[in-house]
Amino acid sequence: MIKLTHAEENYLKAIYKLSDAGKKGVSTNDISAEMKTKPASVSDMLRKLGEKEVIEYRKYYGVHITQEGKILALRTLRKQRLWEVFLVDKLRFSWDEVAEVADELVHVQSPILIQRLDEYLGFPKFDPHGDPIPDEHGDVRSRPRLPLTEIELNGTGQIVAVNDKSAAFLRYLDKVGAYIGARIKVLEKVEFDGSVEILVDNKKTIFMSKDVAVNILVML
Amino acid sequence: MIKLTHAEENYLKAIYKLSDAGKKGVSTNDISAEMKTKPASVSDMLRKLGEKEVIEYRKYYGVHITQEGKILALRTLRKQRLWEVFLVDKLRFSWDEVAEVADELVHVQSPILIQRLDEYLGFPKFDPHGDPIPDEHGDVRSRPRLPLTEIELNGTGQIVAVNDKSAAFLRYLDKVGAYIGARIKVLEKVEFDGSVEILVDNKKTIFMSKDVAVNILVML
DNA sequence: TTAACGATTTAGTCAAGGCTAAAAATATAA
DNA sequence: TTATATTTTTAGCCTTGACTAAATCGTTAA
Repeated sequence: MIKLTHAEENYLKAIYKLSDAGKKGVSTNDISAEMKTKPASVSDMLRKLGEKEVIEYRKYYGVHITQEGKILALRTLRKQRLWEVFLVDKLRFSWDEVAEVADELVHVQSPILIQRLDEYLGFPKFDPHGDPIPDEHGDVRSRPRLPLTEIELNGTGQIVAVNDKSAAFLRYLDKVGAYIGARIKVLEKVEFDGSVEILVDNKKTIFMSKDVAVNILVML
Repeated sequence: MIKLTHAEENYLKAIYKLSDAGKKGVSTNDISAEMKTKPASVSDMLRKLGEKEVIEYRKYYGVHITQEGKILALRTLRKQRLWEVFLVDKLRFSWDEVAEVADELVHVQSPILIQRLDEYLGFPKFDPHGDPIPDEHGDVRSRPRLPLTEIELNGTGQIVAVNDKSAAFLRYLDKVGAYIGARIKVLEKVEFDGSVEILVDNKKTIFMSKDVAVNILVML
């Protein structure tokens, strides 16, 4: 059984999140930025994770996560996202407040705790940011989703997730009235700067820059 | 503002719990036993806690907790006991399962989390073992209570807490049917070995050794 | 094809928190 | 009072996970 320290668990989660496309390895610098540590510290950690065989590490060429590593990363994400649901649904946290606290809660070691929490929350499938919660086997039921910028003019859909989970971004969305589950229609697309105007729930129009729109994910 | 590491927080909690009577200082060996670390490690930690002025440390003479330290220790106990209530009341943990998990949860740093948790749990005053939960100011509303061995023959009362929180002891109590809140009457006291026979809720009699009885606390 | 730049790794340091072994202080018994 | 036993502390070492500075690798531009 592979045991990870808290720091290793954090790094592995970051690597998993960064290995989206999956082709090229994840770079040391990217991990450094994501983890807010120095590249030198990352190199050291990659060596350790490589020894534990949760990643494949070729010096100077970035890393790939292994099957074993993926299972562990998904387990971590499951814990984290369940705690986020708990904080929002039960303790009335707003979705921009949950990240730090969930980052700490995720390290509590107790399989039974997570199982009971899942049950207590009613087996949620998505967290407050719309990200899917892996089940106990690591299976993820993901929804097809597109950045808002990709929706065609007059196209409709439903906001299902966000890319950027920073408190600043989420508070901005709260302020303008965009939220997970909102039904939207694209009223205008400005070719020049990529900004869009959308109608939310058939009653409110929001104008947003491209920078905002690419971070909003929509299901058709 | 005094900041404590996780280890320091654990030690301070242990010292607080051990400084019951308060007269003599708490010994290095006692702390070592409670924390399951070596005395040498304790000495080192006491030096650190002394520097942070949460304890008064005179080499070779044990330690006393300071006013500042007491506040921090009570804050820790508040967190720990609230989490224990959560685990038992909401996640259906049994009272012998909560200790380890709560020990980890207690280190999550978020005042708002604890405040919300308290509210969510309905501002409980006692944890699943009957220990009082300090309020946000560190005030403890304690109940007068006596070991079951001190109750006179034919005396009655109510079980309100336990001294021993080991899983083995708590499971034993579950098995024989003793629980927090049970109304009891002392039917017999054996002078020879200190064992007692009690009537629980006017329907079940339990015979228990002195070792068990001293760990059961009763309110008259 | 080589020079230079950026990315990455290595080497050495630090703090936290544990350990063992040995020294020192206190407590106890002769 | 002195010798022994117990408790506590010191000294030195280990691991984890961070850091800085310096060296090295890979890539790109001349």
